[in-house]
Amino acid sequence: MPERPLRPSTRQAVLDAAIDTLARNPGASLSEIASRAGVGRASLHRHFSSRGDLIAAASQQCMDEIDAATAAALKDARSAKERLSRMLEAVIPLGDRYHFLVSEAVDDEAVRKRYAEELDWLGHLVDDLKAEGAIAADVPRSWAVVNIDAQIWLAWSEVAAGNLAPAHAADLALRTLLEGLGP
Amino acid sequence: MPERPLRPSTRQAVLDAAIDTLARNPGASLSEIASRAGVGRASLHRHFSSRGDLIAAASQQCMDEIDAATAAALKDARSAKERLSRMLEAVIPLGDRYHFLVSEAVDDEAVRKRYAEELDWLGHLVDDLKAEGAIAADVPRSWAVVNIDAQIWLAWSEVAAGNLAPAHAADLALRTLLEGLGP
DNA sequence: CTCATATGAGACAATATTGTATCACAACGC
DNA sequence: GCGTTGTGATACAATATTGTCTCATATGAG
Repeated sequence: MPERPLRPSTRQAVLDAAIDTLARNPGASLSEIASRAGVGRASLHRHFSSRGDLIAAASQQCMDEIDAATAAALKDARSAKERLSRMLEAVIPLGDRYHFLVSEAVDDEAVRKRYAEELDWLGHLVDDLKAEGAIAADVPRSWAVVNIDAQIWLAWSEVAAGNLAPAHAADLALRTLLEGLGP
Repeated sequence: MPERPLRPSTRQAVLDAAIDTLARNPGASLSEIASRAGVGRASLHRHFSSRGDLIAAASQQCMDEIDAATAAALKDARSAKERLSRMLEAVIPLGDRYHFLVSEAVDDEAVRKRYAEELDWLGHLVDDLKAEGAIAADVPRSWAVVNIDAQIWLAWSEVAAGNLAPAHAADLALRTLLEGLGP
């Protein structure tokens, strides 16, 4: 039996608190995370044996959320351009949680592998966009990938800063990408 | 007399090591920094009384470098578009040092103020670009500012990763900005 | 009600980091 | 040569974090 949670709500509260806290301050202590979760530090250790365990689990949860949001948004997309558009709208609201992955140097093998798969998926989207003519042929694949990644983060952070409305930010990100990388 | 360095070379070695090390790992210990500088930890403390001191000094040095590079590049720029282009070429090679400022939460007042001035300068550049018609009027100022910031970092990181040649990266960043934010 | 389970609070040792102090040594100017 | 100055090595106390443990308590199932 692969580690059943003792009381699901506590575990979940700790995970959420970890993601929120570590996104703001990657060096946050476990006490701080437990506090924010409204949980004793001992309870945190009952669910996650070590700091690394917690970070790995939080990373997995982030990617679960991203996958779920993306999959739902991609169901009725007909073109690669439409997939990009829907993906941006779905993922930008998760920007804060997503960013957590970037700031934490993950040493967990499973997490690293899965993260590579996410980037790979983005790479294939770029390939499709180029085949469709939405992205110019002379734009390097890696440049397009990191730009999509960056625009997601920028859009979220502008929303979080109160500078833009969520829908406006998604529009701007899409426009910047399509015009900036387009033919 | 405002704090004359004991032996300039050691102080400089520590500063450089601090910038390099903290850019990679914001939580790096002073031992690690001293080691990388080829200096004893005691000597580090002779030049910088506390961790905060070192970080503040390193931040100031980063901004000195950026200012120097930018000023030199801007001398013979006639249009705002040309200023953007020259600024990108000048600053992208400093990307790693620049990024250090973002990752470290600076609590030093002077550093914070100076950083705000840098952002302000970027804001004025954006205003000029819009007046020139290089950036569309309906693109929010803050969106343009954070995008310029982001493209600098992206370009450097792609160069550092070995994916792009420096000149190519600067071209791509400029193109992405002008096309992506243009009318 | 009774009992098992999850929890919070706190004590605890182990460890890492930070800042200070001391000592011996090398480099340098005089 | 001689003394000053900067340095490395080391020891040191203070502090923070981590992971483990115990005990009293609350919650929920039966």
